[in-house]
Amino acid sequence: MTAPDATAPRRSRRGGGITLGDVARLAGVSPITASRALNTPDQVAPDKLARVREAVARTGYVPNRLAGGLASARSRLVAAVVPTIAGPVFMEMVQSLTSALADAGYQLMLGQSGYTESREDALLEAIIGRRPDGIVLTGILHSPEGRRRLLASGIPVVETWDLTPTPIDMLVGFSHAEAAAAVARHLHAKGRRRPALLSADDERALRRNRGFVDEALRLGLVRDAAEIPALRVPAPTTLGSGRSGLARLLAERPEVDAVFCSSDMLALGVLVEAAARGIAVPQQLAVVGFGDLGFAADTQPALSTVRIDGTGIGQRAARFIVDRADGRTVGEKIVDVGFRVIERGSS
Amino acid sequence: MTAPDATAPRRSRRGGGITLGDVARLAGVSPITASRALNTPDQVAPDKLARVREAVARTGYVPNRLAGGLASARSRLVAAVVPTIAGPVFMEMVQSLTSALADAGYQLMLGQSGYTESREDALLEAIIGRRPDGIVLTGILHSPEGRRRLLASGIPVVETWDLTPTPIDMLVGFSHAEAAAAVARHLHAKGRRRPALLSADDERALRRNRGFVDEALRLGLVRDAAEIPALRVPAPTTLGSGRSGLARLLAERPEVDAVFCSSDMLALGVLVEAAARGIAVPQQLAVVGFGDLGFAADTQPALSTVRIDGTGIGQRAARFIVDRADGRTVGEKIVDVGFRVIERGSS
DNA sequence: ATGAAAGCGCTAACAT
DNA sequence: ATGTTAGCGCTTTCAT
Repeated sequence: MTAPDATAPRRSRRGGGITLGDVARLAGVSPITASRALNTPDQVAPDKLARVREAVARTGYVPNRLAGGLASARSRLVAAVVPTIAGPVFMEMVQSLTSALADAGYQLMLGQSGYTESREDALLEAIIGRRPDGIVLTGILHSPEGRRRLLASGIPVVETWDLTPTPIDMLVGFSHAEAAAAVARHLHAKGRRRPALLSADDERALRRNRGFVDEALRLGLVRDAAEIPALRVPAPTTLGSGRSGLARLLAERPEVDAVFCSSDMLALGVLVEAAARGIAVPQQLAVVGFGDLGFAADTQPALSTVRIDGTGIGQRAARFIVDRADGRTVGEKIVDVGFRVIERGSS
Repeated sequence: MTAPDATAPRRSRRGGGITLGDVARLAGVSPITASRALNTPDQVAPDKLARVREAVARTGYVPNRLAGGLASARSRLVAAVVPTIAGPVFMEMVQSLTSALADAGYQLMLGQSGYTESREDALLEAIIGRRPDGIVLTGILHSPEGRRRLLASGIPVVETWDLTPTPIDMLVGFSHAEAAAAVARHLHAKGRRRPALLSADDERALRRNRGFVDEALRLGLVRDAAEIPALRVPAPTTLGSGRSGLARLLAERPEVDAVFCSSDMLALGVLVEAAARGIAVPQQLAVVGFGDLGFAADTQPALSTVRIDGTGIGQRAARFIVDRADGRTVGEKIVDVGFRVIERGSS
């Protein structure tokens, strides 16, 4: 029988898992050599490399990235904050972020900021505590306290889906005002003279509304902003609120001949309601959505909309963060990915 | 001038951030007391507690959870794996998981398994390396190698969206076959005698198809499984594939009087195509979807569908993991959340 | 190319 | 209620 080592003062806290040390012992090398075999294989002699790899395979060893992150101050974790996961709008970006980061060996942590500032602050603290190598924000950070903490944390930040001259750090977005103005010009060119706005009550949608109205004024479409009826529905937008929205809009202003919706879902609702009422689209009513979701091209009639390159935004954001983590200096910190007005049957 | 401490052998590697030690020094207590003040405040005397809290506020200290996780073997990280973020189907579950976990002080890591096994294995390794306190899987894990690694890791696993007698660990799901059988009974009760299936080619959708056909045979609706036309479209399903799917279905079998779709998006496409062709729904054609997405209640006509409680699944899964992490024993490890056939205008 | 030593920032275990 | 000590598993720094 083996006596317990008298020099061992107390029971070990070890989790029971296989560690780098176990692998090293099995391979007959020092832990640091095993570490190098995994991280920088070309700094290790071929025979030792092979032995380490075999030991890894035999034990099923999976490196503990918590420990690695602590030691190297690189967590290989990136946090993304979205207002809500429920909306399909940001999904394309989240999807491409996830893939692009996974390809570079990073993992995505997802957080929902919701709508209250207190939740936003709590979320930010939870995120910063994990020491991610980067944070991707969708839209503007509301709380000034949050902004300050982020800045103080020193973690690279990419804001997205918007353009501002004063980003916290890096920025990948587009101008909502310009996108809406382009839609206004499009509808004007199609001969529409009585446009209406149907939008969610979120900040960016309202900014688009203003952009639309400003351009309408400039075009001489209307003399006064008040001439453009604008109905706001609560976010997130649904097909149902699109239907009831059109109904309410027409009840007040039956002369409306075009509707610019703040989302494709809303626009789909308008399409459905128009069909139910026997209103011909686009003859009697032009409809334009926003987002170019998967279904937009296949509605009846096909939905005109504004395409935002969510995939591109995700890829640029990932690149920004990976570059920064690798110590490369990022040249231009602001990227305008633009937008495209897609003309289809509905206008 | 202060001479550098001769006993200091080398420059520190410290990241420059504020640490618990700094806070403790400022508060005039030992590090462990500061730790307790933050984690178990009622084990600390009120005056010291106040001093620690003030030091935290003054410095803007945010605990390093990487270090905490390493020391305590609890990362407070939970990983969720979805086939793809793009589909709206799992979003409800992911959303509720995120919230429920955030409330319990956990953070969600999101991974996309995609469709290839190699990606699945790589993802699993990335996840296990982070030593999460739990892993939530949507659907079945394909790779047997992956299953083995998960088991070996000892991390609590919750499989979801499905029922199997042999889960890896815990399970929150429902029977796809039974759900489809219920739809078959519903259509039969409505007098439909020529049903068709329009489905994605994913594993669970095909299981529903089989459940539907089996029940149809049992009901005497058909004599032979081949009598039920079944069209498969590639996942993810879209409105467009719903439209073209109905077109192809009718081209081959004009006598079809009901379509059971594997997703609401597909069903919406069927609705749109039917409207475009002047086919009356539900008079000439009954349509049933799956998922009860946000828009289902508001289509024209309102879409009959199968409601799955994604929020409930997320909450149960979160509970399972948090309970396990807190050392509570989980009683019944398999939860059947069931489903509900929602009858609306389209059938 | 390889290794020894010393942490990274925190908490569990053992005192008092 | 508070402190001391010794790690958690890895990587950095420095030396060979």
